[in-house]
Amino acid sequence: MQPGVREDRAINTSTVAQDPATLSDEVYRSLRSSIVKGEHRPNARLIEAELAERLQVSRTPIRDGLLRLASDGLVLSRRRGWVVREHTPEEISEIYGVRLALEGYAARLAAKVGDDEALAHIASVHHRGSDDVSRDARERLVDYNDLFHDAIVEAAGNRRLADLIRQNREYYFNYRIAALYSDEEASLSIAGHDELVRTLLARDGNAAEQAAREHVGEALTVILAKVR
Amino acid sequence: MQPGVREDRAINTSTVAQDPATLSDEVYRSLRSSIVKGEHRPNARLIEAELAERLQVSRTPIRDGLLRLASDGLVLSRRRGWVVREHTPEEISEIYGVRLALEGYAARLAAKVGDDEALAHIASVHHRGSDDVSRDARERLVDYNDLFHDAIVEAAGNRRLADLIRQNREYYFNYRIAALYSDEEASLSIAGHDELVRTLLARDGNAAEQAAREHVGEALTVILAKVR
DNA sequence: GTACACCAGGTTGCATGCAAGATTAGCGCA
DNA sequence: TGCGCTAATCTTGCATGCAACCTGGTGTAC
Repeated sequence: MQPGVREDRAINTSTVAQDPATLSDEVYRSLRSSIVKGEHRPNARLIEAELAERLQVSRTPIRDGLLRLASDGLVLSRRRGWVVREHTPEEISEIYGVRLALEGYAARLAAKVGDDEALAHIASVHHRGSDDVSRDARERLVDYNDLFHDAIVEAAGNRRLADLIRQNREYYFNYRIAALYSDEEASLSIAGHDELVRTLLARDGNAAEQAAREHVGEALTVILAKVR
Repeated sequence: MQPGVREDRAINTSTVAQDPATLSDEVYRSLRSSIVKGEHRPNARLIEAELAERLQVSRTPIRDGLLRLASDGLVLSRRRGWVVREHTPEEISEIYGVRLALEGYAARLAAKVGDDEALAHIASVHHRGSDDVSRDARERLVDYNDLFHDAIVEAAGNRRLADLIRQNREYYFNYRIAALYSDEEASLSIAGHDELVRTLLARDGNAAEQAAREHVGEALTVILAKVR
């Protein structure tokens, strides 16, 4: 392939390209998605040349993407060779600790400063989503969960907080993990959302933070049980 | 310069190199330090070729370093050209919101699960540091502040939380900002640490989280007043 | 049979070349 | 004099080549 010549590539470019999306950008999203969906399993080696071949780009954008993934903590650059990061139960607990702090605070903010419209949107997402999920595939659960937490974070109105939460979300609730949820556990999780929505609509910041923290704590318990 | 041949470079390699530190790594630290210390001012353009010339490396490790800095949020890749990120008062408030959530939670954890030794270490850092600072240069304030908050985060025992807090610290309290502090404001900040240490030693998690949040809130007030 | 050294293959770190696109400056025209 | 258009320059995005280093395997000595 000639430098500078844009051609069709084996990368899914369906994601909304904000700027003139670079190849590095697309590789980053593509790899992240592969990892989160479990196509690259933890501890799997990632060979730059192999990925370059598969995605039909040179090693440069692959390297850029891997560097960003390493910043996110999704891959690891061992002495020589990229590896999909495996998380020990301790690390999972730590990740959930961070999530607890961030999402708890986001819930508090949403209750305090979210406008009525934003709060109504949260409730609406919750009701639509929780119906869907209870009778549908596990994959939907992730999408609903993302939408729900996005709505809260949106209402909180702190963009940086939103970025951090979103960046971290892939760790603690992705497709790979969702597949492990039983129906009862999914229902329990949704029940936690119920309580959270209630406190938000009541605009009780303390209670909302508390509810969010408990919700996260319960999720951690479920996941730790699966991991062992 | 020949590929693969290691020579002396214009990069400060005094930092403890953990692994066989790569050039990219060194460039990253060097650039970050320059930005945080104000040698590259906000909105300044960063030219890859120029940096490569100055640090006596090729553009590749420069690009790697810039990518990592972009992940951290310290630089920005506009359409064509890297720029040191400038933060609006709104963004500063947002950053402090995140800090509030993270450091508050770290304080709560430290009070709850920190072992006696770790808590004693916090108190010791505080007493030594706060003496030093009150009669010494502003630059020391940053170093003391870092040590103090590191000690708390250490006691909290969550490595990921620690990484996030450290990664974000450069935004909200770096050398550039510290230079703006008056003596009174520095003292006020230290007074906030006093209260925090008290609650930690009392092992009162709620109070510690509360104290940390108030401390962060006060810092935000000071800084917003400076920025305007 | 075990341990050590050496050799070959694989994979990355870094340097560099090229072209596209952005930026800037200069020029002509209103 | 001000504004828009065009050409030249600047800067990056990407591809690619090379050498070092890591890894794994084989052979030899004890």
